[in-house]
Amino acid sequence: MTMSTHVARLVLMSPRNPEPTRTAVLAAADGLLETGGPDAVTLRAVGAAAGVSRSAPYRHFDGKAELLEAVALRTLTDLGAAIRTAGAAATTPRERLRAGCRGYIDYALQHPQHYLLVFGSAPLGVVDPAIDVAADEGFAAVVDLVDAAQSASLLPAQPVCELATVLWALLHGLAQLQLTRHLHEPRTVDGATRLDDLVDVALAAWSPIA
Amino acid sequence: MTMSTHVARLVLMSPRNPEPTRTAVLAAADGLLETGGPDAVTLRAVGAAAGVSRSAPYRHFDGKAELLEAVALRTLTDLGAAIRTAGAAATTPRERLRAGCRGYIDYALQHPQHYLLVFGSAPLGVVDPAIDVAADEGFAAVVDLVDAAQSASLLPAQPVCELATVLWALLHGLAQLQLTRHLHEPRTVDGATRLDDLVDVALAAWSPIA
DNA sequence: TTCGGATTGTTGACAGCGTCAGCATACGCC
DNA sequence: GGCGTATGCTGACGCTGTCAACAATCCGAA
Repeated sequence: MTMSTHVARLVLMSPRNPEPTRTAVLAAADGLLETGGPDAVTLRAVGAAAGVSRSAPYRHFDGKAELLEAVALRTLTDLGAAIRTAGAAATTPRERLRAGCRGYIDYALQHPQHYLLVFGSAPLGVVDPAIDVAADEGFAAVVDLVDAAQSASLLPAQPVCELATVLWALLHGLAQLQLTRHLHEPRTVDGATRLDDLVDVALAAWSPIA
Repeated sequence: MTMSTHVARLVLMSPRNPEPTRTAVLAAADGLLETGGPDAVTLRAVGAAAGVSRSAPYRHFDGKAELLEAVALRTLTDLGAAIRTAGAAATTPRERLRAGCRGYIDYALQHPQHYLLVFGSAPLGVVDPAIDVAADEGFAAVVDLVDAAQSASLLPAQPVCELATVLWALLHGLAQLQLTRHLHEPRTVDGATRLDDLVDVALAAWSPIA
């Protein structure tokens, strides 16, 4: 059985594809997280889903925490890309601001477990510098959004960095309160459509030319 | 040893104090959470800190999840009270709005682990209705804040419930991004003082009479 | 007063978890 | 051909949440 496994791995090992197990392990962790929540991400389950044993991930990651950090890094990169592509699709500055905000929230709602992995709890130890870089790039996307909106007089002329932080906090708050089920009926109505309305409420209230 | 334990328990058992172990267990979970983070909240550690055995909590809570739910309930109640007392201390409407917001953020920063327990991740199963009630009361405090501010023309005249949700999301976003260490140097400056400044930025931008 | 159920606490045990040590195999270079 | 390195596997350890079985206490009814 050991030999057959190795033969199978040999077949998968194409020359352009280095570290296929690392990729498989990461993909397995990704899938388990999204389908079963954080409790489903077990090294044993990850190994099984990736077709390897329970401790094979240790050859590619320094432990469970580092494996989850790699998942978080990819999530953060994807989130930044989601903001930019959503904003780029719009034509007018007003639509661009709205689309960027919706891109952020949509990504969070479509990847709830990944989003909560990144933003839900305090980091356990020292964070991978690459995560900081990815977070900086994501924040830069928000800064660009705010900058363009200020140029079009859609947001007040306050320091762009602070205003971007405020907007980020607002988007994060809306997304996370929704994901943790703290926004529901009598308090506010459920669903993504309603969340977009709340974004509009906030942006309209911020617009200097009310 | 068993008998001496029981004698000690008898001494502690004053007539007006029902369920002292339940209280001790809850307090132990509270302390362990705040000092050691979520990983330190072990039923064995909770039992030891409360002076009982590892499975004594099962007589008062249906399992670890329900114990943490009780901690979350108390946290949510305290948070609502913190908002109200902070707001009540202020004199002018403008100061009252600012004080309420700062009360929210200060409570979150002073009880980071408790705050993240409540708002950090999606609830595992069905939530205790008492938690919903406490969350409703906390939200009502924010609604009152917004209502009074609108009466003083400090916030635009949008539907109070939606505006309160937006403000809640903003406060939650600022607090949580700070707690999860996502706000730091080049992005924005660290510390509670800076966070209060960001609240002022947002409120000033929302103020119709800029 | 006595007795029996209900309440509350204890220990023993079990499966599942992350993690490491030790061993086996395959690859790539000399 | 031979060997170091990389990669994978199993066994084992301590820790966790949880439950079953047992003991002690309290309280209301006879």
